[in-house]
Amino acid sequence: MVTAYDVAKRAGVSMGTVSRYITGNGYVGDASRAKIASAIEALGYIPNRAAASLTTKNTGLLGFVVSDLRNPFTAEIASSLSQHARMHGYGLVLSDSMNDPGISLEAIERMRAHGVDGLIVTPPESRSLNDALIAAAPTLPIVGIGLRTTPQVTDLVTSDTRAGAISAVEHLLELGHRRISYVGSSSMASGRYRGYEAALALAGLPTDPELVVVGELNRASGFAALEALLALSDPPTAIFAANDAVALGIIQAAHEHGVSVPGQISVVGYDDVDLAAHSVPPLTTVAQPLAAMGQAAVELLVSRLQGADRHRASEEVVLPVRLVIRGSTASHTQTSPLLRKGIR
Amino acid sequence: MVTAYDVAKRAGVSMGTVSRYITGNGYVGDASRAKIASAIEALGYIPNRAAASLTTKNTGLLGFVVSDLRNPFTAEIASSLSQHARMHGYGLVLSDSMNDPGISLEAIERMRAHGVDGLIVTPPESRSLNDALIAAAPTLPIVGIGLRTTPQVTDLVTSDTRAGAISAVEHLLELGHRRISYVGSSSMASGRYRGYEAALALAGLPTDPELVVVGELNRASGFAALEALLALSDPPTAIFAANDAVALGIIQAAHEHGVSVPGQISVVGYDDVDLAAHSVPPLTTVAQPLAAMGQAAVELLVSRLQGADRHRASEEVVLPVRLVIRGSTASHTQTSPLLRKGIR
DNA sequence: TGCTTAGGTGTAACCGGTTCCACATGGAAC
DNA sequence: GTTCCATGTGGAACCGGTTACACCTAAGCA
Repeated sequence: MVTAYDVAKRAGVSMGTVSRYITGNGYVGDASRAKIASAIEALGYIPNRAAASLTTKNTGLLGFVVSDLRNPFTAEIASSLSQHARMHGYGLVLSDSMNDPGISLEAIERMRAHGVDGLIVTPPESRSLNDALIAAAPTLPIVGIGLRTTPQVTDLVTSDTRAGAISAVEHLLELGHRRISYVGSSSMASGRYRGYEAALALAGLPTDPELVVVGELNRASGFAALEALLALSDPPTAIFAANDAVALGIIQAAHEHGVSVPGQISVVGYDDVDLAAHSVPPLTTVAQPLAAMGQAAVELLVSRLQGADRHRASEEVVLPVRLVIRGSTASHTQTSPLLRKGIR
Repeated sequence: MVTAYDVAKRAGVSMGTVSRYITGNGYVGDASRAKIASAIEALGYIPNRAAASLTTKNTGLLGFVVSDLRNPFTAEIASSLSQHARMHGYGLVLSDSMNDPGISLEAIERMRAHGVDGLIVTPPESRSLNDALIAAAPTLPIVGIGLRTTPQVTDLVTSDTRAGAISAVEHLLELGHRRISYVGSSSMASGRYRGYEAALALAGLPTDPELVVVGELNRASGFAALEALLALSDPPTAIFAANDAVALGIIQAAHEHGVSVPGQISVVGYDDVDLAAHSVPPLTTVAQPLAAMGQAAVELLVSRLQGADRHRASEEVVLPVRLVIRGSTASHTQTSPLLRKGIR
């Protein structure tokens, strides 16, 4: 292994000078500079950051504990993190916890042992993990990505869910729809539901409880929701689904019941999963700025690491989302009347 | 920061004893053991691996330089690597090169600076990257995942492409198909094409050059290929596509030309991308054992790191693939005759 | 001319561990 | 009763860097 000592010997200078050359701290004369540069080149010297970290207290590593890397969302965030960490001179240590809090805890401990300078987490909800983050926070800057499930002590990067829901519903309103259904989870406090309500309120419309269908956020539940809505005496002409899985289930149910999308009913999803662009018809949906969220997380972390104000109050960055208009929504004026169908 | 010295002082033993306790090398008496354990517990001590690595020469980190993390394949491999690295006590340093050889080079250098014990790469093809891998190989164990584009000096984990192609074509043969087309890239040396040829030969069938369509490996090219095949005087009753994108393009073209899949023509893809399970009809395809490949890569690397025979010759692990039978293939006896259609 | 100061360099302590060596103890084997 | 060996421990050198400090030179300035 080539060490700084080897470089110093070959360049005919002291280790101190070599170190000053590498770190950029302190003066190095032009003559020494040239000799050191050629010695490094000739020897193929690569500085040992682990050794440097003993003195400097930072390793140039950021940790990323991720809930599930097989989720394309997470993968895109990870890709963005890798890219921006690199641009700021950091390496990225990654651990996929597969939604297991125990693994998350182990990963955090391992990362602390490896001396990561900061931590980024997409949190699985777990009491013990929360406690671990709170315990680590005083000595280790932490940024959460995603929903507000990380403890207050950490910085947070999210996207503006409520505004996304509003833009989805406003899109339907602009197309002339007035009876717009919400299909989502039971958590009425979610930004998606609040945005739905807000958009209707802004348009001076009431929220008809009949049009709000709650269930799990998966395909089967979307399928069932459409059947329930079709059974109403006055069915909706458009549906805002809380995520794409639900929306795709709705579209599938529509197919099977001979209901045309968007001919007879418009559907908007949320998330813009890969499948959304390839469904029939392609799904209009709300896309989260995943790459931007990764970038924001790295920049938040790096600013805390390099700024003088490491102990400033925790921050929250909320990024705007984007409505992606595809083929599952159409103007209400062109919508054929939806025949009342005797389902079940 | 809590150090081993603090632990030693609190436990009333020497640093050496604490170190022996941590590493498990050498004798530690029961009394000392108990005192050290409670001191560690009380202080919340986490050993500093960077410091340890100065002496031991290994950091407990594996590096993973990946071509494109947004590709779900890569993400699944990365997830598997993270999991198995953890199980073997290693952390994973990840860098997404986004198919840029320059970034790969930078990533490798950074990883060497961080002292990774071994490297796993999914190689983008590049001369300079190859040279860098060859240069690093003598001091750093390297495992490649994927095609044979890594230099000979590295270990390699691949899947059995030829066998996969054979099983795909044999599946079609068993369904009674005799005119089976191959739609793929111009590289006739690929395992997929070789498998196609081999399966036909095993069945005593010739390869009809008319049925071999070459083009790029994307959707548009699959679409065009089907149109070309339909224009033949004696069209195939089944198609083996070199990847899923091509197969999905073929299915799309079939839809648009009123040809039923699998009613009139059967289609098999390769790769089992996420979309494959959700196309209409769901695609029969060949799945690579991505998780197993990640596991094999870690185990190959770890065995080289921990085994005495670090300098044994480079190895190649070839894992079996799996035919996933879905709805795009059907028995030839039930296939309706394909009407000759005047396309274009 | 003498004093200050910026530029430039070597020396050595130090970072947080690991491991080699020396040394102790006590029971087993002869 | 020696000798031997397994067990157990402390001390100190060492890993590869960084940086505080001392010291030197030469230029700038009154």
